[in-house]
Amino acid sequence: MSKSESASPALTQSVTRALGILSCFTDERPELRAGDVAKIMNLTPSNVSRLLTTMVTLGYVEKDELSGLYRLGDQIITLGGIALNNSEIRKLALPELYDLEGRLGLGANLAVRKGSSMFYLAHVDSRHAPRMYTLLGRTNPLYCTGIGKVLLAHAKEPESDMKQIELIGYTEHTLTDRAALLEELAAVRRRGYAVEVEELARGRACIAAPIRGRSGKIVAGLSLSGPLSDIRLPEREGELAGVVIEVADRISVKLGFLSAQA
Amino acid sequence: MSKSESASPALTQSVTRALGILSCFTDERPELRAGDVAKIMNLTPSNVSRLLTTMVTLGYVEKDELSGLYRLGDQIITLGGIALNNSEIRKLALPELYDLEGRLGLGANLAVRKGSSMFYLAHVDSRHAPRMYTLLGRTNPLYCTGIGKVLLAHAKEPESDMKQIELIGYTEHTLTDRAALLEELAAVRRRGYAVEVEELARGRACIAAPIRGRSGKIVAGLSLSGPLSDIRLPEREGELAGVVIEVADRISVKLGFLSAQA
DNA sequence: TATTGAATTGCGTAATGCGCAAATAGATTA
DNA sequence: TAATCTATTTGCGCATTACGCAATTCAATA
Repeated sequence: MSKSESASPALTQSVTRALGILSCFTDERPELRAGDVAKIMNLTPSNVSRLLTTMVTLGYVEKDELSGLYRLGDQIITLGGIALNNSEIRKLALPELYDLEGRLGLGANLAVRKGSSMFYLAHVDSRHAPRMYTLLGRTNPLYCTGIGKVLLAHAKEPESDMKQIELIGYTEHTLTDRAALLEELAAVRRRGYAVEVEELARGRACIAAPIRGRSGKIVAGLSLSGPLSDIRLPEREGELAGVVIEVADRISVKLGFLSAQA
Repeated sequence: MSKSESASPALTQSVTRALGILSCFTDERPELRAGDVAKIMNLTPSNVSRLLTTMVTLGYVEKDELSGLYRLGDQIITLGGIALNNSEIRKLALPELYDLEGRLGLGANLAVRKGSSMFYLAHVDSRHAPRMYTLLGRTNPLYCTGIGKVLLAHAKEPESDMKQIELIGYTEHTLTDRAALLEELAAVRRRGYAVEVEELARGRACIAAPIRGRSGKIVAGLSLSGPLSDIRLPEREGELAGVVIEVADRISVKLGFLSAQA
């Protein structure tokens, strides 16, 4: 092979490729033709065909025989559940999320950072405004979500992190200006919580606070979210911020953080 | 290689092995040492080490550097979410599950068959008695859950299916006698719904009905579940059965089943 | 510090998975 | 209905890749 895979040493090639194929499936494009995969991955059709066949046999991928489209299989759902249930943070935070929803009737969410994004480890839907899809596992940008801003603000190097990230405008309220975002992150650090109003999706808002692990490092974020009409910012900002912080701190303690904060 | 992998032709060996390794992680044993994996999979330690390293690099597996234990990684959670959100049945059923929980205050669950088990595609927790773990993706036996009994009862060949399955007693109420189980399945077919009382877990019960796809084939099951004190069988059996069947039928219609049932 | 046990890396081999090209299946149009 | 075109899957031989062995490193325990 002339063009190297730009892979680190000692990685198993076919496994790298197969798992790469799995990662081609996204919320936006959850069903793919074999040819699409070959294009995306820069592999030969024959190779893709064999890898897909292997994964179908093992239940990691499904083939719709009618349309010929491939999608993620049952085994992925099962493993996702196992991974989720094994999460310590999730386990400790979940009761608190239920409690939050019960007290306020707002959606309660827990997310952690993953590279230049974040993804949800738990969420409890608001009774009034349940979403009709799972957030679980969903990756969202850092710069335009409440939890994301919290995680970014307290990162080791927020500025250099930010440089890696392209600031896409999802709505007219998305902060796409780096200077403005930096200022916002400073405000998040100062206040101890983040607010997000219609920066990712029209009509929705959230308010988020950091969760710390034993070492004091921020390991996750907690947020309350819902339609604007429920969150009602800025009137309720103080009230809601107080609650999220209180509960986030409680989770931090459960994780072993000795609350003697600075 | 002397001992064949007993694999069908044209499967990529290293991928088969890598995905096999992923499937070693279960709810019961969510964290494994490299050596354990080697034992379970009958592979050499060096091979396992390299496959695990590959999967760690790609985010499918995590290694706890402190304990040396491996567990499923973030990428699995993300893919699980994508797979879940892509499920047509889930999408159509979820609003109905919320509706059920709202009306009755009981947990509402949707599950499909997978081999000789079933797994959950959706669930809405009861406000009163939320579970503190996700059912999503969890595999449960067919013969001692409400939905499972529904799926088994209406399988093409329930009897031969049953022969494959070992009947383990989870509680003293689990049906471990094949004749008794067959009779129970006949009753499920006759009544059009299944009841399960403490057959899988002490103190819990559920009542389930089948969901049919366009072709009339049963593609999933719907259940109401909760602690015995909420379900209160047999007094509420008629009431709850009526509701599950009604809602299951509604979901069937959404799936394209033309309700002219036999 | 010595000793055990597990996990990882080096290395040569041959089995494995790859790409090419042919064949098949499926879709679209004449 | 037949014919053409596209997309996916199989056959095959070569070379790469990934395998197992063995040495090494690392960690835990005595």
